[in-house]
Amino acid sequence: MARKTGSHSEITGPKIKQAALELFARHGFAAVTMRQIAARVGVQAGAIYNYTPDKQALLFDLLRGHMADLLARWAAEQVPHDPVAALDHFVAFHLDFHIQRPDLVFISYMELRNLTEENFKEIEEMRRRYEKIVYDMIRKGVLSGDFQVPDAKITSFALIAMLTGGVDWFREDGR
Amino acid sequence: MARKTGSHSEITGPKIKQAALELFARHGFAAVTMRQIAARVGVQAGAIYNYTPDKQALLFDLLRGHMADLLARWAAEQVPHDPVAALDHFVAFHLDFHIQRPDLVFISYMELRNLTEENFKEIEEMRRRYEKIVYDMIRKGVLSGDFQVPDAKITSFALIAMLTGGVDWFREDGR
DNA sequence: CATTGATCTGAACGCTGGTTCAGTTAATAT
DNA sequence: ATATTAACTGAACCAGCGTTCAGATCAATG
Repeated sequence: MARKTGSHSEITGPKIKQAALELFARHGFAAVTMRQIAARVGVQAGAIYNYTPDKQALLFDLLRGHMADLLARWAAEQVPHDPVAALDHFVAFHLDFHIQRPDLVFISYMELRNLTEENFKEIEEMRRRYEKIVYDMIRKGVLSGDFQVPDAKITSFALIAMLTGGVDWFREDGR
Repeated sequence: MARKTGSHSEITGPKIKQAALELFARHGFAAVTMRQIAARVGVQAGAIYNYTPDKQALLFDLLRGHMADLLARWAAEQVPHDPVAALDHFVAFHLDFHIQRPDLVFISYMELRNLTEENFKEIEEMRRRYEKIVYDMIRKGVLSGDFQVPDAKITSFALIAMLTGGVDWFREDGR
């Protein structure tokens, strides 16, 4: 063994992910070249392949990491037992989480179609897990009589769509 | 002259536009190949260049046509004089127009960044014209005392964003 | 029937993309 | 000092891209 494990590796690796994220968000996955990513990191294109098997994995890791982070952070939350307070808590959590990661939210919406079929399935499965959280919360509230909605499943989709969509037209001015 | 002007031309031309629209919407501009478009029309790639100078123009024409159609149709509308009724009329018009063209709305939002700089400017100029319509309507309502909003410009942006965003999570089910 | 010209084919062109890899560099260990 | 090896370079490979164009096709004309 020579060179302390990860003297550069632990710098270049994250830098590549960050560069890919920014470029994918700005120009779109298909329009970004490996050489552009490399140039932004200050390295040659070949060096990227020390950190990722291919371009597809670069995108997939970003999206999967984003979803995994989302699920893990919610799992770590202290959720109130009261259905109304619980949903309130969720809304605050969801907005806070998404507003802090505009680029990841953006490519998670825009670049889904550039995923391999099996990679897409995996991301979708994670999104379904997240939607199920909301669905369970709403259903619990319906059973307890706190909520009155015609269809808990559709209501949960609509809620997430509204919240996530809202992040878009939220800037540092009027609203 | 031989062959009645536009025996195939007036068939193939629109077919190419339609194929490009569908493929751009599904896979994204950068990920779509001229050969894919040609195959969908049932023609070789070279034939496309009888109808468009290049791939960029294919995208640009779709977006410009969409905006031109939007502006022209609004210009042809009979708008009430009362500010409240006028805004009502606009909302109905806007929703109706956009719901009938999901693919065009989609690529008009997603593929703006794949336009040439000068092409982008032209589309943006048209969008500004559309936003000005709303702005003028709101300002008129403010002057007449029918509306009370802090900033007519921001309010108009927010209105359009809400309406257009709403088209996304509107499907043939619950809402 | 021969001509014309709009329409399309099929093959090619240059170029750029993702990816690979032999070889260089340099930080550590012995 | 020397050996070791993680990290990177630089050049190449090849498939596929957008685009071009000489020639084939064929419906209408004269």
